[in-house]
Formats: sequence, structure tokens, C-alpha cells
Amino acid sequence: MAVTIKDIAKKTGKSITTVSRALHGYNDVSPETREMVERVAKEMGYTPNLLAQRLQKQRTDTIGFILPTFGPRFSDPFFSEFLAGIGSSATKYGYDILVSTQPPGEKELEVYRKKVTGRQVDGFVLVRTRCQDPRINFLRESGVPFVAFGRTEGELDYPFVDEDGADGMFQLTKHLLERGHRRIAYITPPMALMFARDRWQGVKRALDEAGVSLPDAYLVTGELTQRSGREAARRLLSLPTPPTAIIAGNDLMALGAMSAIQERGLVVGEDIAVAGFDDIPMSEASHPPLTTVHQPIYEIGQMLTEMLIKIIRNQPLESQQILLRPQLIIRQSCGE
Amino acid sequence: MAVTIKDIAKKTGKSITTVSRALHGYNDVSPETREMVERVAKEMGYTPNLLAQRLQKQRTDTIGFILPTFGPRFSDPFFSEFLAGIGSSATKYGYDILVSTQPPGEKELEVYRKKVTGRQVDGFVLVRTRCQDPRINFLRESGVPFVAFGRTEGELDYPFVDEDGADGMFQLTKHLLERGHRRIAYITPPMALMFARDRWQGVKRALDEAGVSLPDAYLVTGELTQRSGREAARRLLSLPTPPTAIIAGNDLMALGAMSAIQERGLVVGEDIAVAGFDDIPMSEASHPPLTTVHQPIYEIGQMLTEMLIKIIRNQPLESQQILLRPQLIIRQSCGE
DNA sequence: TTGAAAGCGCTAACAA
DNA sequence: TTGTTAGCGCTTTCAA
Repeated sequence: MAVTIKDIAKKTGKSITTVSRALHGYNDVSPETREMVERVAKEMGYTPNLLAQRLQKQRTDTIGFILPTFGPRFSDPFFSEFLAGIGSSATKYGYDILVSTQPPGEKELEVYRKKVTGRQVDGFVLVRTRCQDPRINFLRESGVPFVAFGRTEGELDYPFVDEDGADGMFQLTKHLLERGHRRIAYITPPMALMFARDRWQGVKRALDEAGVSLPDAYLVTGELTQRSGREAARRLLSLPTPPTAIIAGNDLMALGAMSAIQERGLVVGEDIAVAGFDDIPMSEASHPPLTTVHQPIYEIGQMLTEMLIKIIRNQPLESQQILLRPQLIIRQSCGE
Repeated sequence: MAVTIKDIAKKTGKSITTVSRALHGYNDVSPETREMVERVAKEMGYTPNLLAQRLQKQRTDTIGFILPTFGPRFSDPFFSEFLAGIGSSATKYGYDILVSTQPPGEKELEVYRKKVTGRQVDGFVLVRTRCQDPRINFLRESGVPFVAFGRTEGELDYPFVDEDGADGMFQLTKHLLERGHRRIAYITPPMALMFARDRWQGVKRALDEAGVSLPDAYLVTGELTQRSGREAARRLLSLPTPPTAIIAGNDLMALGAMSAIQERGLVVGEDIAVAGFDDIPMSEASHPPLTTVHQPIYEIGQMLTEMLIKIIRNQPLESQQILLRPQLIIRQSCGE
């Protein structure tokens, strides 16, 4: 079936060793031999058996990426874009991506462990870091190369890329305050997620500095989906004193909040302001377009992958921790 | 570093073979030996080297999935859900997923070829089939197991799952006709995609049967994104005689169309009807909620993966071609 | 410049 | 019930 180096050796009358060397451009092969080997290899349609190569070389040229799926309707535009970013850099450097799906929980670490000890991957890209993230502790202790999108609580002695969510939310909240809002509500992602806590800090700081308080009822939790954003907003709108502005911890929830507002016959941007975080493509096309904080997902995927590959290859890293400055995107959902 | 079967052999004083057999539950190992081997393996934290196992067994237990990325801002909720579906079944049967990103074009087949001859995958899941799809011809000829989400033109002698887009669009269009619409426009995905042609057939047939014509200007092409849907709708709305209803070939474009309508100050569902196809979660949360055709992406991912695994394992397939009956989801975007 | 041989970690046919 | 041996396809050391 598949052509092996042995077949080429037989055909050319050379040894397996010589063929291998010729194919890899070693310079201790005569030009004629090399030319012949290369020609025959091409003729026979030879492609190296990567499994064998990797077993021998003791590396896999593969990056692991484990999708934290939260259920069947796992429809988050974030991930396809992020994956596209990883893919672009991985391809560039000749790496493959091994994807698994595994919800956070008991069996999660086991999946990571198996991929490593089973020699399936050289390292991991982590996403959705939690404040206390067992994955990071585990990988750090095992000495497996990894990079994370997002930070954790405690010591930050590992490579990551993150956007400064606190700063982003600070800017955003300030923007709302400047527009005169005082009754500002916040729909937060689950606080176990580090970026949730981070963004909340930003909201909080801006409010504190302005001397504006946020009543308990104005802080609600959503599950990052549009549906949960809508439900959260419904609760907020049903309050005796509803907010005049709603900030959501991500765009998907903000869009959900917008629909909750609209189903009440209110006008987003006039009767009530809405803002999000992420700047997913949808946010530009929503009605009204959503004021949000930009996050370059694709580029972050690329950066992380390049960092990881450098770590795997023991190449020096210019900076092993990158904190991106967020950019506020003002559209119409908080008024003209 | 990593514990091998050899280490266990040394420790237990048994041969490598015996260890291997004990670990795999062969019944020609004495209970005491087995017990001891298992205990030691556990103590030492043994995990089999999958690379070696696979090289030996001549299969990879890995499914290939190549994302047809169309650019950096590749943010399609379809793919994360589909991937979650593949992942769920793959995990269930002990398979891994190898993901690459590769835009359609020249180098595409080469990527598929390399994964196969490089012994990296046992088979592929294809998505976004084109009318003339070189991938299918290639895989069919090479005898590589594969399954496709979607069909192609010409002979359908390969395993696929698809939803009957023609029927779905027929139902949807009829729904609009029944509501009295006669000026119906259609935003189609690029016609090179098979599902685009399929859906268009459905629209066409419903219109023909009703004796309603669709002027050339009412048929515009979008790129499946929200942005392109918005642009397409803008063009439609600028026509001397704009349509009273706009059908989009997918939900993302329909949502884009809604925002184009709203930016003109028109009310979707009253002034103009909009409908889509896919029933992505967002469609339920849009304002107004979008009338569309449901497509069970997650389940389709699961079905395809299970089919593929059966093919790989030479197990019989109940049905190797599955055409799902679409379900019309009536919401408010076409009126109350 | 070339080839023989060992070995990556594992499985399995065969022999004992 | 156990061990010896060969081999999956490849790279690389060593010797010629």
C-alpha cells in the first residue's frame, strides 16, 4: 500500500540509510544518488510515515487543544476564530493540532495527562483559565510545555497572553458614566473564570472612582450565552428600579440583553444602554451596533501558538507574558 | 522520563510480552502475574505510548477534520457546535481528532493526502461540500474512509448525512407565500457550495408552483457572514421596487439582513419579512426572533463520526446515506 | 560516500 | 503460562 523508505531502497539498489539521508538533504550523499533517490521517491509517491518518524524522534510536532465544551449546543463563535488562529501558526511551523472535547471537571486532567504520557502532543494551548486552574498546576508540575489564553490567581510564572479585561471594562464603564448613567447593572460570566473576575474589577473600579454604587440586584450571572444574557436582562428589567445601562461580560450576553430590552418595546441606545466585551463580528451587525471592547482572538491564537512552539523547541521567548491593551469600540448601543 | 512497558518488565521480573498481555487482559496470564503487573503499572504511572502502539497496529484511531477557513475573521458558530458533536462521539469510541485549517484551493488536496499517507488519520469528516468537490473524488479514489456533511452533484456513492435543504426552503418559502408575500428576494451563499444550490432549488420550486417570479435583481449572493448579509440586503432595499420578504441562505446572513432593514428605520416582521436557515442559537435571541429552518448540527456531527468509525472498523452501516427532514421554525421575523 | 545495525515502544506469531 | 523473536518505518551511530 503505502510506499516506505524500504521500497525506495529496493528500487534504487541503495540502502535504507542512504535513502533516508538523501531525502533529508544530508551532504554526505553523492549528487547522483541523491538525484536518483529523490526522483524515485517522487515517482512512487512517497510520504514519510509520521508515526514512525515521531516514535524515533521522540517528538510529535503536535499541539494539543482541549475544547471546554459545556453542552450540546456549544455554539460559540469565539472558538472557531481562535482555532483558525492556532491553525494558521501551527501550519506555518509544521505542527498539527490535536483537538479533544472535555467539559471542566473530574476527568479533565486525566485527558491532559493521557495526551502527554501517550506521547500524542508536545504541548498545550489552554483557554478559559479559571481563577484556581488545576490544569495549570498540573502542567506546570509535569513540566509539559504549555501556554494559556488568560491568567489565574496566584503566581503568574507561566507563559500567557491575555487582554487586560480590567482596563477594558474600566474604559467601557467610564464611557457610560460620562454619558450620565448612574444606574448601571452588570451581567457577569461565572466568577470562577478568571476573565470574569478581571472584568468585574474594571467595572467596580470605575464605579468606585465615580462614587457610584452598584446594588446587589444589579450584579447578575450569565453563562456566556445569548440566551442567558437575555434571561439575566429580563430579571434586571423587572426590578422596581431597573438600570439605565447594562454591561455584559461578553458580547453574546450583551446581544441577548438587547433582545430582552427590545421585547419590552424599549429602544436600545435610547431608553437603555447596552455594552459588551469581545467585539465578535456579530456585534458590528447587530441593531443597534454594539459598543464593546475589542479582543483580537485570531491574533491571540497565533501568538500563543508561536510562543508554544518556541518553548517546545527551546528557543528564547522575547516576552513570555503578554498583556494586551484593550481598545474601546464605541458604536450606537449606548446612544448616539 | 515516561514509563515504558520495559520498565515494568524489569521491575516485575517478567518479560515484556507477558507485561503487554497482562495489561491487555489476555487470558493466558496467571492471575498473580496479572495482578502484580497491573499494580506495578499503576504505581509507576504507566501510560502506553500511543505512537508506538499505532505504528505497530497500523491504525491511528484518529479522525481528520480540515476546517475550511476563509480568512482571519473566521467566526462561524456552526463550526464549534459541529466540532463539539464530532468530539463527543470520537471520545466515546476512543478516537482523537486531528484538526487542520486550510482554505479551499490548490493546496487543499495535498493536505488531505499527507494526512493519509503520513498515517496520521484513519479517515476524514468533510464539511461544506461543493457541487464539484475534488476532495470527494480524491478520497474515493484513494479508498480512504470518509463521510461528508452534505452532498455533491453527480453520483452519490459515498456515505453522507445531509439535511434536505430543498425541502426546508420549500416549506419556508411556502410559508411566506401563504402570508401573502409576492415580492420575495433570496440571498444565496456562493453557488459553488452544494447546499446553496440545494436551498435555492427549494425556493425556486415554491415560487414556481405559486406562479411567482423572482426577478434577477432579487437574487443576490452573500458570503455566509452577517456582514455580507447586511450588504446584500442594503442592495435589495435600494431597488426601485424592494422586496417585501427576504430569505437568506443561512441565519448569519439573515441576521445581517435584519440589521440592514433596521438601520433604515423599518420594522422586521411588519414592514418586511426575513427568514433564514440553520436555527443557530442566536436566531432565537434576535429581535425579532428569526423564522428559520432547524438543522441539528451537533447531532449531525455525532452521526457522521459514528458512521465514519464504523466504516473504519469495517462494521456494517445501517444506512450509509442519511437525508434529514428539515423542520420549519416559525418565529416573529415574518410577522405575528 | 555508503551500509550494517541498533533502537524508538509496542504487539503478536511461534516455541517452549 | 511464559519467553524469544521479528517487525511496524524510521533515524542515527559507527564502521568500512
